[in-house]
Amino acid sequence: MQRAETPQRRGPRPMLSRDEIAAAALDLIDEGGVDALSMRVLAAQLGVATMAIYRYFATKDELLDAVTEAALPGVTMPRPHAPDWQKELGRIFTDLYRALERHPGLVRMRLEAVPKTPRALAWTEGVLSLLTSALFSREEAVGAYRSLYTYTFGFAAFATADARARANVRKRLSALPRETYPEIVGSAPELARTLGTAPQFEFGLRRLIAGLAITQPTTT
Amino acid sequence: MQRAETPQRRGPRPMLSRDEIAAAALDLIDEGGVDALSMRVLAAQLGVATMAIYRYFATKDELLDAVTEAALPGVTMPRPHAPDWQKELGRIFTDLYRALERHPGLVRMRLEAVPKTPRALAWTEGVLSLLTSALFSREEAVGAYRSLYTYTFGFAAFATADARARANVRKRLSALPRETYPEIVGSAPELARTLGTAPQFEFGLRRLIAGLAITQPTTT
DNA sequence: ACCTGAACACCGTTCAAGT
DNA sequence: ACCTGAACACCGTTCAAGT
Repeated sequence: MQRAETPQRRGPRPMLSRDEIAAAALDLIDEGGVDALSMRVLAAQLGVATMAIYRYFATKDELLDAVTEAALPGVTMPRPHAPDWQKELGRIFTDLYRALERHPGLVRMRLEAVPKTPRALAWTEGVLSLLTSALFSREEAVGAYRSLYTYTFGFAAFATADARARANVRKRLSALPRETYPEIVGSAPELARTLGTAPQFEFGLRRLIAGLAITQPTTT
Repeated sequence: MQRAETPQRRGPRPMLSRDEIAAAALDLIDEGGVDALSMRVLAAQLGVATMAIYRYFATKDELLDAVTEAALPGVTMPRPHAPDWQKELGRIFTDLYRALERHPGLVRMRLEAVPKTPRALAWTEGVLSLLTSALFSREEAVGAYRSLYTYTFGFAAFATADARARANVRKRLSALPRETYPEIVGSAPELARTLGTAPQFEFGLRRLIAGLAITQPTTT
């Protein structure tokens, strides 16, 4: 076997790489939200001219694809033959949610994007396999997948991770006239709390999975 | 009783109104998506200088609030004492989804916004009332509300109403290597179809409601 | 009171140029 | 091969001015 040649480059080595750029972009989004990422600001952050980035990414959209991948490194793969499929569904979607939760700005930016990286495809393949082998028809398996996916990304997009922002919501709701909105005013703490935390995500996830389990091969 | 004076204005009557501006903005969003609405383009559409709009809305964000209200005129109010609460939930959230479905660009733009108009608050009040009177604890009622709300807006944000766009998704998924992704390739038509239609929304909604119904006053 | 026009501080991206 | 700088066609919003 021949040893792969290390290419002997002449000129100076590149100042940038795709990974480095994507990581810096993710930092900007996490810190300042959707609007904090501009090609100009990103370039300045990297100490480089704006157009240098375009050597690595043809458009901002292509950059965001890379950022999305960088943001989800640790999501665990589904085990299609897990003994308890409901438990397995709970595990993998909770895991996905935990990863999304860390990057709310990105989730809002990329909501409509259908995943297309190999890892994302493998993940989808695994979930579908789990669902079809768990007594579902193909129709039902895909419907279940779409419901779970929608709920997870929807929750992540809505989530208000910042405790101070949640406190503001609570205050605003509590200040409403109690006679007109007794339920809202009475539930203001819960309404604010449910905007945020992973336990709240799991509340709905568990119930959705339970509902998927009971309405199975019914004929229409 | 004294007759209210009709104010005798001298100068020409205003060329614009809040409603007229909001309606034009909604048209732009519906036709061209999130990015199609700019203050400049909107003003041109109305045949007026850009800054004329700022006489009616202090910022673009304030304009979007008005647009959101204009977009949801026909959403039916919940009946808190409906005989069958599961059926009632299905009815009102399907109704909400149908309204959202018509304006996907707007949904994506305003995902994080917590409703604050009187009509939106009354709607929330009604749903909470329905849920608390239907055997739920306050905790559970609010958790159920949040789950349903998340699912509905999430689905609307993901929805690909355009049939041609769905056809593209199907084609892309079908073109994947069948050996590596048998489930995805085999389910490509269903995966594309579930991106779109109201029946698919109702598939998950029914199951979520069923799950909410069975996991009731469990301790813990 | 209502509308206009110029200006400021931003965008993403193209293009020609430098080394 | 990799980076730069100027330029183009856009943004939202401020400010001073017109009638």
